[in-house]
Amino acid sequence: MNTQFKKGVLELCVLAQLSQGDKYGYELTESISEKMTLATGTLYLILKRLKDEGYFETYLVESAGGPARKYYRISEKGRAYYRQMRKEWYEFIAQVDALLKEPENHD
Amino acid sequence: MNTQFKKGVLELCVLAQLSQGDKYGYELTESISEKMTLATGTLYLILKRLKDEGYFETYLVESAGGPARKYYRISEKGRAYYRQMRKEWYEFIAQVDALLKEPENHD
DNA sequence: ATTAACTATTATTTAATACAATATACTAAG
DNA sequence: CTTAGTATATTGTATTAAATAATAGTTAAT
Repeated sequence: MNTQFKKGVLELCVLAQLSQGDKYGYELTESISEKMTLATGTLYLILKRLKDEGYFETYLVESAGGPARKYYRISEKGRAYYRQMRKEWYEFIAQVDALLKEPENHD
Repeated sequence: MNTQFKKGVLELCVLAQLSQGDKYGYELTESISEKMTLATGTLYLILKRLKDEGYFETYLVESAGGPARKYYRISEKGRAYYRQMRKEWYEFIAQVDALLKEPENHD
């Protein structure tokens, strides 16, 4: 799949997933991987960045079959950022649509 | 606007515009700028790259009020690439939608 | 012991856009 | 004539996010 399309959008997807409830990094990688190809280490940098900016808090929970899971919980600031970013996303794809669907653009 | 969202998509927009008829670089910048913010020099590198890959041919036409305009004409290869890329784009945004709209994701 | 599955982290590379400067041609204003 | 402004193309550098790939720790199974 087109790697470039994901720029900025993975961040949006992470925010969306965490707005639905706390998740740990590996779990996020798995759930987003169901919808698009995703390299294993990719999400951790996004998570770190968003946490550093105050959009998430984290806590550790012991795991039965591996190292402790680091859960991410979205903050109010994170929710506001998510709403804003989601709005921008939908506006953006509408504009792209307008460019792709201009007249004479048969097929 | 979110710069990252444009990654890969500007290329798609250029292909879409040229699939509707020949245009010169400045003209493309103007028409795409109507839908999204776009720095002045940005498109030229995209145009050069796509031309180098055989998706466009170019020709010069004298201009009344400035340097000669370099027109870009899409090739058959370019049209095929455009169809493929447009397909990937719509599949991609559908997958993103699926992630944003999963249950419990109220607002 | 070894392997495999689960989980986290991080250094390096790659690719596309933003930014900003340069250059050219022409027109209009002073 | 000179200067400013608009139209047009080109290119070097900076920024940023994802891919790649390597490292490492924990537990269970062979």
